[in-house]
Amino acid sequence: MHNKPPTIKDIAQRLHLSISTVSRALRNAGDINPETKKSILQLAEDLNYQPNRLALSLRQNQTNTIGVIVPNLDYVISTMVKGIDEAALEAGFTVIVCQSNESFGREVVNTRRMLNSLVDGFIISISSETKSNEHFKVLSEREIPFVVFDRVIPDLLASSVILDNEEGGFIATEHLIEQGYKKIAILAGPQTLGISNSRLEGYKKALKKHDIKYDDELVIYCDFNQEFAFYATEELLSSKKRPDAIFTISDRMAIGAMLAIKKKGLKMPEEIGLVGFNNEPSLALFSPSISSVEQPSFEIGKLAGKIFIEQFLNNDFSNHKEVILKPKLVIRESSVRMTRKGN
Amino acid sequence: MHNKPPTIKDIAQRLHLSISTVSRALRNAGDINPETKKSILQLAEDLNYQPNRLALSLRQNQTNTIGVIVPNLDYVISTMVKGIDEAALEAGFTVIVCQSNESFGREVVNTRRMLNSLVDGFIISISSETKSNEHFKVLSEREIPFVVFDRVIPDLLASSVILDNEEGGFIATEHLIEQGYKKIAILAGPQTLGISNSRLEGYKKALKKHDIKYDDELVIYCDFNQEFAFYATEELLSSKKRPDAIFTISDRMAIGAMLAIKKKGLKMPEEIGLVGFNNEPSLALFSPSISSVEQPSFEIGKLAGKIFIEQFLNNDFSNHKEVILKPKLVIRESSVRMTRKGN
DNA sequence: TTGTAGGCGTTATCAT
DNA sequence: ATGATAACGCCTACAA
Repeated sequence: MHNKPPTIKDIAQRLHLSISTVSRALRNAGDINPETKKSILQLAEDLNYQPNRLALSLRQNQTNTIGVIVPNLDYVISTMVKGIDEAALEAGFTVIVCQSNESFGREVVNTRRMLNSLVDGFIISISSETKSNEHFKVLSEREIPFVVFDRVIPDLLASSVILDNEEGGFIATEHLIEQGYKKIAILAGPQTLGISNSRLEGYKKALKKHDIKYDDELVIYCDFNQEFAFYATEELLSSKKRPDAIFTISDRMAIGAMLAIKKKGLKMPEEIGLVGFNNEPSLALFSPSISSVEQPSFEIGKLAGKIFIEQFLNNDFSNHKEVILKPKLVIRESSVRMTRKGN
Repeated sequence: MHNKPPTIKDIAQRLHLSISTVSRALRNAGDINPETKKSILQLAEDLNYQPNRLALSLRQNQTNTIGVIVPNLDYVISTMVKGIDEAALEAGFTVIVCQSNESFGREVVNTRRMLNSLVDGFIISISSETKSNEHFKVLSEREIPFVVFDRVIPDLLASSVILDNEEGGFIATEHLIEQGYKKIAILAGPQTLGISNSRLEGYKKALKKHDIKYDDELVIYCDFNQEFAFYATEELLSSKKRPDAIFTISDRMAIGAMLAIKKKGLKMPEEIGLVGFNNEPSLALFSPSISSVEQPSFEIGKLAGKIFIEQFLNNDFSNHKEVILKPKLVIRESSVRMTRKGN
């Protein structure tokens, strides 16, 4: 059995004081004799006293804990979570992460469980499979505060922190156009997801700006994974409409595309250009190194955390903030042709 | 403000019963009139009553929550965590994951915070930077139960679930030897880590069995990352002792090695063989596909979870179980020479 | 079969 | 400046 951790009661008894005095001393609240205070603090220190968070939470009806719900923990999302973590730590909050990837059911179960007096609110990024909002609507009804980030939930009123995904699609595509690529394909992710569509919109916008006509045979919707991208690219490359550049809306997909390109024996960037999305660190190491759209993942998470905490402390979740951060293109070998104009 | 969730008190008042009766009905404990019980259950259902876990935990001095402490959440570890998750879910436990990667300080902070009445115990895999056991020794002193997995803590008495890392090193190396490779290098990870040393031991054992003399110039200790492996391999390949095969103790490192090999223009597997460790899914997609030692990550996690829960429920942490699971070699193109003997 | 009362560790209100 | 007491939501002797 555990050696029970010390409580204020223990301290009070040892010092022949009442628990309320001890409590006050520990939180330096109210008037208190400096002498007594000193002795209390000393003993607390010696006993390595830590307030019991359970009791605190029960008493204050507040856990100082944020439930974070994410679809998975890939590079981007785990970076965002680290941002949330930092914001939370600074404000004395704890973060509970719940990854519900495969199972929608588990998402529901976990949300409920956390809801059940374990967290003060949520910071949420929905999973790509999640179609129903029901389990989150409960939050609104019970007036549980939450903030959404990265992948936002349609119809759900809450503050949000997201990337300007359209801009991301735009700068990637325009860069390829400026490098002289004419037939630019896009691996566009699952059609159900907002971020997919926004990035695709940016792609279209760039084409339009540069008077390139949009061809939907160059648009491939596919799952967010390397394997799928590999096969999709193989198919693209053997089709009549073979593109001379590919923009993939994730780096995993870019790697899949690159493998297919290499297998086909095409030279990159000469014969085909490639730009990914997320700027995972390993991209710099590939040969050729891969260009990618970088998003401020950490900041997105940190901002989401800050907004949550701010609104929570002010108890004001009616003013929905909408923060949109800008992406940045990181240009590497995979998309820069050696031939410079006018050289 | 929240619509406060219903409590047994609410139910009791509505039904003109005492809270203890309601409590009993809800947990079907003790004798109780079927009629009353039915009405209670009905109302609880209607109100969507959920017991307040905080109050429960405070009362029972037990949170039904396991704190999981991991160095990071890479492919292997996050798979293990999923295993823990499953074991926990089956037994009605909740898992709190705390990733303390970069900062040793945060590991300490988080451990303390969780300890502080948020968890019943821990399941731990130490970080590679962690040298001191102090913050875990506290656990022993306070008799907080914990189980270690994957990367175990020296000197710390607890049940453990690990991979037979030596066996992993052995089968990878022996496979390369059987494929006719003569000068096999090993990228061996950080020297401080037990798993590194065990895999290296296996490597040595295989060499010895096949009468190949051990050459410590072929042993490179390095960080667990792709970049470092890339540079280490570049160096190996330009040295006089250029190896004809490389065994890396992680897949990230294998990918780094492969990039260096490709850059150097060496043919794989003809001129140089490669075997990784962990069997991440993407390995199958590379060209050539990469052989790797597979470990039953999910099972390791699930077993760790089961053992924790079993020992916790029996309140018996004095019998330390030590489970060692076997790895399996997955052979792909990177290590199989086309030239078959006697063909 | 049902109700009463005390307690888990803490804070807050009201006395003293 | 300090102490007694009620309350947060729940469980559990013990009493009725």
